Amino acid sequence: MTLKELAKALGLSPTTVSRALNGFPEVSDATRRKVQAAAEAYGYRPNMRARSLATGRAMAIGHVIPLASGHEMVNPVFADFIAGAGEVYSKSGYDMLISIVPEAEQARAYEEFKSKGSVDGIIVHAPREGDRRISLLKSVGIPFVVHGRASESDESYSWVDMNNLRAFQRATAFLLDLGHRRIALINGLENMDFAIRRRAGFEAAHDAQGLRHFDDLKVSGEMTEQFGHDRTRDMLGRDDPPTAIIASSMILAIGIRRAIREAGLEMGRDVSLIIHDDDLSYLPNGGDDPIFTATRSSVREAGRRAATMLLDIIASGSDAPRSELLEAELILGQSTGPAPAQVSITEPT
Amino acid sequence: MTLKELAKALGLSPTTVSRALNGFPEVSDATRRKVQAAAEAYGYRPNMRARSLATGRAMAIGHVIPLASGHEMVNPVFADFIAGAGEVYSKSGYDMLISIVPEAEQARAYEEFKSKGSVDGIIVHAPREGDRRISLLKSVGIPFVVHGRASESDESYSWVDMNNLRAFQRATAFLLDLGHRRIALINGLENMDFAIRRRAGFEAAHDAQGLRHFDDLKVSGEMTEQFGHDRTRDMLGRDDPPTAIIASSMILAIGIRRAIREAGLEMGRDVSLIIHDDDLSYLPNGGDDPIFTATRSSVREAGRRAATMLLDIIASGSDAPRSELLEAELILGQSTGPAPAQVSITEPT
DNA sequence: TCATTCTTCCAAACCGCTTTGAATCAGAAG
DNA sequence: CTTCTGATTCAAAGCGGTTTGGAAGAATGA
Repeated sequence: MTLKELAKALGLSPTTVSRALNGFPEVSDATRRKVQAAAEAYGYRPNMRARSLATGRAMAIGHVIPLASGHEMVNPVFADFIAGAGEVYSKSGYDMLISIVPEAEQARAYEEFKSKGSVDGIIVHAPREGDRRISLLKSVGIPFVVHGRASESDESYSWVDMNNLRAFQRATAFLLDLGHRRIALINGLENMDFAIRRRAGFEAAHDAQGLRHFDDLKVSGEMTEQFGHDRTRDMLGRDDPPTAIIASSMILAIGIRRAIREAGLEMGRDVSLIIHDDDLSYLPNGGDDPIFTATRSSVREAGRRAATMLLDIIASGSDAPRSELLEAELILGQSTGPAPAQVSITEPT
Repeated sequence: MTLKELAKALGLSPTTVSRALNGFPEVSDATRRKVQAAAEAYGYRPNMRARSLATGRAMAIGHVIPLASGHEMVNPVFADFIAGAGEVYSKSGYDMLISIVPEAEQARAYEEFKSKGSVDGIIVHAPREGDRRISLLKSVGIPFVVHGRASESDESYSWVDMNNLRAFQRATAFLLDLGHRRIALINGLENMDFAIRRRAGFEAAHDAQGLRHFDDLKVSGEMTEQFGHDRTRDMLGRDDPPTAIIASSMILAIGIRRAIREAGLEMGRDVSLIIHDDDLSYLPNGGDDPIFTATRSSVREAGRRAATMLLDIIASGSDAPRSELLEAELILGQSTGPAPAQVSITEPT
């Protein structure tokens, strides 16, 4: 059923029917009701492609999720982020277009989005340090919001980010306050912006108290269970092991916990652990009483915020950059405790 | 840059330019080359909305991801499935449209996809027992492929599925052969089709050897780490605990392993564990030498297959149902071993 | 040489909707 | 009884492509 057919069935012109359905004022209430009733009865729904060809608006948002070259890892937080964004889109009648694009083809992907006219705006995922995509998108001239930030030039584009630096600073300070002096950081890949900021927070907390942080206790890599396990095992096996660990994700934490157990130690007593919890729906941190002490910030909420911001930007037409910085909560769980009493192995009295 | 502008710049008609670019034969090689060069130079790309309005093909596939009511869980395997499907789409110039739709609004979502004309086909995720979506989609008359199956009437629609029954049958038989007689099944929600088939396989393996299976060792629920842990803890705490466990996912397995350790037992010696491994990119099963013995089937590959099948169906125009059943490999890991010698507690000799 | 057949290109219609500019009609004002 | 105004409605021109039905020119055959 097309508009034209509906119009004919009603004995009206397409113009009037279109206006009646789209809420324009120059239609009498009587005919509007008649048209709406008929549309309902016939199950008429406007063809989006025709409509957006006519209006110039695609009514769709593109998400380009990068597939890192080499390791073909799909970041598991996308699922929840997208769920959050999707909620917002469907409320506003927008569609969500996703393309998973290898690192090398990103530039082409954005230009295609623009020139093919298939989206009104773009969400940029997983920015790196000095990400070239941002200047690319600005030159392409399509509205976009970055989930996260590229490390420099924060002022000139729109973003939604979690305050990674502050979260890790607080977590680190909390451990320092508990007396820990050798704290390990198990981080994501440090070409990712979020990982850089987290490390900076980790270091800043030490600096603020005039305490040392140790390069050999800072590791970064793909955030898998295995990686968390292996690095923890290595570090706990040393002469001078850490008494606490800060980790960038829940999945890492699971491997870390395993390594702690395998070393015959108890988490929260022998080794403290704070993680960042993205509040993923399929990896809950134990519900009411959290297993891990964590800095928590819902990535699904971030998705909602980013989507809302992008739709606002598109609706307003203004390209004044906006930004939103979400603060993480520090959630107390069972994985942290005071630093164990210092046992000097080498010089017993 | 539009087709018309390009045509004018070349001194040709839009017709000829369109034909030159789309490979129609009624254009001389000389002009075709000229047109292609100019298109390249101007960076011309056809507007997809206009094109698909004219051709009637949307060049997009819709994925409707159900959001179960109540528990707002986003199934983590979607990320990998979609990555696989996305590969295929982008190779064929298709876009991927995703909408995350609450259970209750599924019907409306499909009808909208159809009537709005925004997709040429649909992938159906996470079918339930007797899923109504299938008959709905058939009546709507839009090509679709189901990832999985609805439990009955297998013949009349297209699907790609993993052989859940066979995989769990083999895994169970393997444990029975190792001498295990009390085997637990920690399954996904048993209103999901895949969970039903897995349970059937579990039971069939017992039946085939004339052995009993125990209802109190079969549990099902949301597949979280916590659920795996809690149910395992409960079962190991009983008078007559299982000596082996079969679990439906990697995430469950992580919780199960934790509970085994907490019970002071060793996985692979005191308690054997076989899991199903979807081969998720962010949850690898230990690489070269697998941690868990597992039935493995890549969900990303399933995504590729489903997408390929759907594009084929669309291209062929035939609505003859097709299907593809993927077999899981049985991967030997460190989590299984012979059943521990039967220690009779009550009647020592 | 002239009719015939390809080749190659083009004008115009169309896809389904929105939107501009104008037409129609009823009631108010003069 | 005109004229004007405001409220409704409509015809037609896009939006940017594809596709049908010729038309012009070149090549072929008699």
